[in-house]
Amino acid sequence: MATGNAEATKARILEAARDEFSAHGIAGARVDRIAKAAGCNKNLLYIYFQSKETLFATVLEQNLRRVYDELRFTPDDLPGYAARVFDFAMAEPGLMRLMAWAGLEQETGEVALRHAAQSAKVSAMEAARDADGPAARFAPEFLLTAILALATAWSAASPFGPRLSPGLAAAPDTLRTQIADAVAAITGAPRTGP
Amino acid sequence: MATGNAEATKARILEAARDEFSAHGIAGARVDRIAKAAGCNKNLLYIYFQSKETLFATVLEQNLRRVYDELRFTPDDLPGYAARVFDFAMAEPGLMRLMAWAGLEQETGEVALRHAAQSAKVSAMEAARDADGPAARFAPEFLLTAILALATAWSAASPFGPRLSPGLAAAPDTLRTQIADAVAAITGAPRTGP
DNA sequence: GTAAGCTAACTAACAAGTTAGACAGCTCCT
DNA sequence: AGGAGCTGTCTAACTTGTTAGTTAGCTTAC
Repeated sequence: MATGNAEATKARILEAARDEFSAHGIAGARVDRIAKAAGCNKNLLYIYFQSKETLFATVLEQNLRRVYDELRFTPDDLPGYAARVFDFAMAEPGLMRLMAWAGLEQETGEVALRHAAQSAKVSAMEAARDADGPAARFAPEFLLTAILALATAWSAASPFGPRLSPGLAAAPDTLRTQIADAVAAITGAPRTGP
Repeated sequence: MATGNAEATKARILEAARDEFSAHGIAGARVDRIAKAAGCNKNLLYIYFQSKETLFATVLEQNLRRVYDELRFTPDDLPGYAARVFDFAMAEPGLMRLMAWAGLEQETGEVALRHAAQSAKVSAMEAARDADGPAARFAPEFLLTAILALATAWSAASPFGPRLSPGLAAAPDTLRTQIADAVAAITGAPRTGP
């Protein structure tokens, strides 16, 4: 492993760290386990990333960025957006857990990034609503949180979904359309899917 | 403190443990801190409760039981139930965090207790639906999780609510009626409140 | 020969769990 | 009455294993 390829090693560390933090959180994660899983020496973690905390922050930011990149927001098709969030949450249970840990363990984290994304979505919803006729029943801010809560209620990080009714989580197709339907019922939008 | 009052000491430990676990989770909690906050010796924790894990389990069960005791389920008034869950979640941020930690850190925890409560609610909803006319659009299991997700989306443990839009969390009355309205929209039930 | 990439071995602090025993109040024997 | 002995409650100090972070130096490519 003396083949000096720092970038590849960094990537391996980040991947291993992602798994470890996702499974155990910051306090429960073990730096030695990350190094072993990455197949490198522990000291490299401290050379490339300064500390356990910094490593977690890096992992979190990298993965949050993926969320914002991969999840297109469509203010004029909120049920479809909910369905996409649902698919993402089901496909990436590790990332969901990571975000949950971050919310519980970090007092202040990622505030800037997330607030920007939130504001952009709210503005887009306001614009879509204004173009669309009468004011909807709910404020955009409320709707956004409600949609996210619904779409992620069956993800690995939720206390309600998979743990209470594992039967439903086994039928993601049904679940996806039901979530979209529920969002349509709240927003008053017509269902767009087939 | 030589006043031999074991019950009071146990209660103090449980209270301190609740705060500590709620703030830091299992892995992040420190037994010494709990003992200090409870104003007693660390060894008493191990005499009264066998280990850190057992102490957490005890705290969790005690508090979960409170949830089931204090939150009446009304299958024929689901918006009202959602509003009550919301109030509870806002009044007990520590308990919400505790449940979130438990979900993330414990592979298997409280399964029996929670499954029983879940089944009872589902049955009650089926009975209410059968008495009420045509089959609703959503299965009771789905509705239950959806309601809980909505009602707790602004609680301290949620990654979406308070962290993204602190403005809304500051107006709990508005939030409560909006949540109840959203649940009414999903369930097709009439709003019961004024 | 030198520098980037890496490792083995180490350290200092910390944290869960344990031990040995102090101290107060009680009972029971005489 | 009064002390021996027991029991329940509690404490200070210790042990033992673990953990984040460091140091000193090896190896390979150019």
